[in-house]
Amino acid sequence: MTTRKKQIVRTAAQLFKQRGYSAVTMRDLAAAMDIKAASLYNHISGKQEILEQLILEVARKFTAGMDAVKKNDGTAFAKAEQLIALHIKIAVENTDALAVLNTDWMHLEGAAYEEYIASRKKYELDFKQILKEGIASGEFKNLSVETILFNLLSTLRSIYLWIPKKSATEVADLKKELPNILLTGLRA
Amino acid sequence: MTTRKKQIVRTAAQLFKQRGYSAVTMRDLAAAMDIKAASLYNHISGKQEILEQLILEVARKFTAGMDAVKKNDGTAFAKAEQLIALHIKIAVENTDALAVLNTDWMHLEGAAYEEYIASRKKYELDFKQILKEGIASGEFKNLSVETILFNLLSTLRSIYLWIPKKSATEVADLKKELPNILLTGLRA
DNA sequence: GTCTATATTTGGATAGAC
DNA sequence: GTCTATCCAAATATAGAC
Repeated sequence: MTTRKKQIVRTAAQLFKQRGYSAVTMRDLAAAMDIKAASLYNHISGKQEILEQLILEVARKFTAGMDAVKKNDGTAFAKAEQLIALHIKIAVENTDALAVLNTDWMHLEGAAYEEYIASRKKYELDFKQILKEGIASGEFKNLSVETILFNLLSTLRSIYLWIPKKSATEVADLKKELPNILLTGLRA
Repeated sequence: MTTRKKQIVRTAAQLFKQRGYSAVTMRDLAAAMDIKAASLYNHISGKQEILEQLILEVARKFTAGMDAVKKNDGTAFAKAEQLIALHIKIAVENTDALAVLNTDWMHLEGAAYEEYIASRKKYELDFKQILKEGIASGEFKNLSVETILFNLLSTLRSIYLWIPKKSATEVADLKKELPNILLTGLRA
């Protein structure tokens, strides 16, 4: 990816985050970069390509992160802690793209849509497997895996909303406190 | 509001929930109701009015619910439980409209936008006040109020995503388990 | 209350000059 | 790599007949 294309994708992420994919026009995007809309097409094939770049790159980071956690031979509890850290790390480093993934994934088309749906499904299955291991080993309370996952992912998926409003110290606080807040009630 | 107008708003809520306000056209909405787009304008002034109806009605339910909870003279813990119940109740009874509030509030214009922003700000302030009371009374651990509220609202704001996939029994489980899951780690 | 017809604007995208 | 000019499709909304 050329540096100019990266600039376009990064600028688009900011706009998509604020107003959503459908409400941002190619003219808006061009204006934000101080060029004309037609010039964008020298670097990208269209609006849809920008969405794919943004969402699939982040989705693949989640997949890679989950694979790394699974390879660990630590306890289920340690794996859960690592997944919380993974979500915070991605939210800090890719705030805008993560916002787009969370709110505009349904506007992906064709193969990109299929890839996103499959990767999300696999991620949730892997996460549930870790929770089941923790219940089987007696680390976690025997609660409904569905309900636990709902609660964990609800918070983890919202981190990107919280990050940009906060200072570096507050983000450091979150890194320290969030595992306790999310996992304490879960511990057997 | 006439019954026909209610039908339009309810149908719009379903479509807006699936694809977002900006991606749904008046033609889409008309087609979903088996009429022509022009016919919609006999009942509503435009697309924006539909969005206002949907979002402000739900926002006012949250405001009314919070006011009722504040008038109670129970413990802070009991108030927190009541707010969790309020979120579940609204999510069950207004799933689609709540989805629209959560994802498309930024497309409100003028006075409707101002009303929404003000009501959300007041709601969060009231919620924080209750958490502070609970810390002061020794009911809650002395954690950062911001972080606690982030965690609680992250989960509460996601309930609408979970509800439509679940059976009545699973929703009943959620009503029973969620206060424990969210408040156990918080208790002093 | 719904229709057809249409005005008007806007959006994604391309052609070709510089 | 960016521009001007432009095409074409789609979108909101109105007018007026039935």
